[in-house]
Amino acid sequence: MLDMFAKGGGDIHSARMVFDKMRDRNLVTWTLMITRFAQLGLLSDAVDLFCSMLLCGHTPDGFTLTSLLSGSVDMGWFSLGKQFHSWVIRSGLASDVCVGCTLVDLYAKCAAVGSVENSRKVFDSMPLHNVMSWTALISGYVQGRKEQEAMKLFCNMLHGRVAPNCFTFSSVLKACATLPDFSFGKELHGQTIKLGLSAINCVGNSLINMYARSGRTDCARKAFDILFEKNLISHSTDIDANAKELDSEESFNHDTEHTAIGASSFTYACLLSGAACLGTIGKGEQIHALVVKSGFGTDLCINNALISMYSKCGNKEAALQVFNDMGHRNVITWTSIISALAKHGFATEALELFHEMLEIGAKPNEVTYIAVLSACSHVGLIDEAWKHFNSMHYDHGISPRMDHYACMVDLLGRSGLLLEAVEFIRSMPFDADALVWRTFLGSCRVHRNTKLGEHAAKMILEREPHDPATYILLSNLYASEGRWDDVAAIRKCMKQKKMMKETGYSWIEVNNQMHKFHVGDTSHPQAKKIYDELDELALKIKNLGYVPNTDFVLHDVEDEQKDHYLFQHSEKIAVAFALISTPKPKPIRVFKNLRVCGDCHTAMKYISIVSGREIVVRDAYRFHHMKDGKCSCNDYW
DNA sequence: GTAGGGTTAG
Repeated sequence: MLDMFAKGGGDIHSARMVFDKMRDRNLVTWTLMITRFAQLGLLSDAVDLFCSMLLCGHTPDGFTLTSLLSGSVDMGWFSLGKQFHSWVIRSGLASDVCVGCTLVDLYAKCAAVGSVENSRKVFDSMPLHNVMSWTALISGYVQGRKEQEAMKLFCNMLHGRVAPNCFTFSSVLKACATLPDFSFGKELHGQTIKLGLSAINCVGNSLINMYARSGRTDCARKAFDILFEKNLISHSTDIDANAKELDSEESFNHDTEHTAIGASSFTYACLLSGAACLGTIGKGEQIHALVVKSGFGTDLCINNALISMYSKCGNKEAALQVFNDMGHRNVITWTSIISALAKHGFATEALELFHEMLEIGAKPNEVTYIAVLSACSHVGLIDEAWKHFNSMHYDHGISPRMDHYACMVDLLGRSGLLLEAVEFIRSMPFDADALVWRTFLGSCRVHRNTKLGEHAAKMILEREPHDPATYILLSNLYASEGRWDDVAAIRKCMKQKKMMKETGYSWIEVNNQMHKFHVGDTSHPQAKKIYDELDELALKIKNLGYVPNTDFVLHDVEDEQKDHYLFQHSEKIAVAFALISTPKPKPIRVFKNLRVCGDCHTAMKYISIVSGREIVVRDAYRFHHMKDGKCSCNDYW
């Protein structure tokens, strides 16, 4: 009866009333009540009950502790989870398999209390491993961005003859999405099809995510269609049967609410984030239409994903539209829109929204502050940034993390206060990591301070000896000073160490098709026409006063030839291609995987005049809206 | 009566 109340519709209060009236309560009664409270996220009540239970002289068992631990994990109350861990050790429950698994999960999920290593310790101390403990540990490594390690564990798991289930595949596929070698992901996809798991929501979503993020939108779409079809059959027996055959302990939770009408909201969120990554606004809009048609138009997660999709695809207005139409918002919503505005160069608006957010009583989190600080950094609002940096701790109890310090270093460095930035790094309460120094090195490049740049590079290489980005930044710094011997030395060193640098490329969507260009690319069917257009553009903008800035050519060649190299940059090629293949009032949206080059930035401003077109460039750092010879970044970037 | 996954924020 107690469980009926507790489970049926989650009427925990009726359950509590029954519980309070009971004369005889045994261990199961207490545990049942604690479990239900913990599952509903009412953790304080669960803990209260736990205390009362102890006072009544009952000794909790593995079930009780598993429920409390899992509740702590779900709520993110890791310090509480840690206290229960001590309790587990003291009461000799550490050998309980369920408790062990949950502990592995606890430490896998909390970066603050420890790291994956703590999860590993618990894992190693267990005499036997099952799907659960393996999966929990693997997911910890995936979350900690140690994908290689996760894949190794997965192999060990198979060696140990433990069969993976849909949760395992879900985690491992996520790891595959980031691996350079794609064959592993394909292989796993095959496995999930064989096992009949590919159409189960969590696996299907990971597959979609993996394909979408690596640019294989066709495969993503196929995986999506299969998922969609299968889910329409809702609770089809064959899925369950296959799943049960694989692991008889399993029963899969289909979310009934959503399966009846199609894919779950997460599926759409996956697809949207894939579209956002690629910057394909055409696909993004299609998914948006699908979302509305499937009745997910008011889903919070999806709307958040929509904001970020539109923003990342260069359409700030559409992002704002979604934001304004939302009836219900959470921190992620606010953070998304703030960072969207910041990236598009509308820092004042971003900060206004932040104040609005505080006024209505929404609580910012650490990511919100990253968005706020980066908004300040994008326009050089130093005092404002200091104000927020100090207030995040005092007013909201959020202590600045490494990322926040990196934001401040970026802000100081970018605005030319290099010495202040170094001083700030020295004053940090913990040792600056490679990210912080890399940020600083970037500033040294902008302000051409070779001495400080060399120091920064040294610091980075002490921490991450094989970071190609550092070598590239340093070599660019030398190149801009004409120190070609040093450039050559670095290149040689990189070659010896077999370090790969990500090559720069730009892409653009025309008539729902993606076109990708590398430096000096002549592989496009219309290459001849594109280069003719480039020549013409070069003449026109030089007449308007454009002077090529050869600092950005990183080869040791004569000046005249340098001009020539500049006009082969992938972003210029993409713009020229857009000009000859799209009609006039349409804005041109170019995407680049690295930072846009300074000379291209200048040239594009002139091109926006001679062509009368708006050019939007998304690079690895931010957006540039160029119109009538001006850029939304005000040349501060 | 216990446990694991997918998404959105930098």
